[in-house]
Amino acid sequence: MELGIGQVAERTGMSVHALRLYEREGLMPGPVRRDAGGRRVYTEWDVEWLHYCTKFRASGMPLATIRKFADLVRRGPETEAERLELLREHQEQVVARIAELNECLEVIASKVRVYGEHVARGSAAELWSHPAAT
Amino acid sequence: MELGIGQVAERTGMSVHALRLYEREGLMPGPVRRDAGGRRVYTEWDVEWLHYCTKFRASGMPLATIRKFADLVRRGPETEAERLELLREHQEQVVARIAELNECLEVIASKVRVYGEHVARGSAAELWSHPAAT
DNA sequence: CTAGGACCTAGACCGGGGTCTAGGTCAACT
DNA sequence: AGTTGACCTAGACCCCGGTCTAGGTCCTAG
Repeated sequence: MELGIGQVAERTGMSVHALRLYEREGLMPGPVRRDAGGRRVYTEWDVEWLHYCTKFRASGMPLATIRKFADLVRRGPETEAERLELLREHQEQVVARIAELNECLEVIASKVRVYGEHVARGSAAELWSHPAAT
Repeated sequence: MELGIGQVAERTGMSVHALRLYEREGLMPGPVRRDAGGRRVYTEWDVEWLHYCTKFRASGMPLATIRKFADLVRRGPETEAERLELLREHQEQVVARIAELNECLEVIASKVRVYGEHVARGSAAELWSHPAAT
């Protein structure tokens, strides 16, 4: 199954611009094939790769890291241990990020609780008013 | 307790540049007080505010939203319901973001698992090699 | 023949969130 | 008096990750 860039854009949710960018920036393991007219021809495999890329991006992996990963894939099977390494590292970062968000969430939730009670009770005390206003 | 900008930077983990930026951009509810020489004088209250700001930022709230919140605080106690609204919205977004990260994490974890087993077994099949390489 | 649509490249532009520089003021030590 | 160090403003700069434009090619349908 071969797809044009527009179809890939639809399937992956990326823009055609972004797809071209990814290729230019070396984020595809190997340059995308072209037809006689110079147009990109994507395979299922490419689409799968892009699918993973979007997950990587959505989880905060910078393009530079995706590029590294793509380089490893390009360099063949002997780099598999390194790829594993890279993925593990990212995995840890995501876990850490989730933990961070959960901490923030507690802080936010506590403010929400306080504001909630307060507003429900029809504002007796002013909470978090600027001191200059009092 | 009154603090200079440098001390606030230390206590909040922000840079002095960032602190000035936040003020310029209207992220403080009201301009920071100044001493005779025009230097910023922060109160405990300001520091607490900044503490919340860093949590908001760390959880992905854009500066524009912090500005909105600051505006509400500036406008006094009658905006408390709106503030609650804003916080609740952000809270939801954080929850959603965590969910998204968890989804990504599953995908990543599955790749890690596959690579892990694979590498452990000493690469029999090549997984995720670029088709052009075979 | 012409128009439309999908594609191409190179490169400009954008928004977010800072960070840093230049040039200056002020207060305190030595 | 001189130097240091913390601070001030205005504005330039930077990185990231795209997005958009200009100008061109190619194919297909009317």
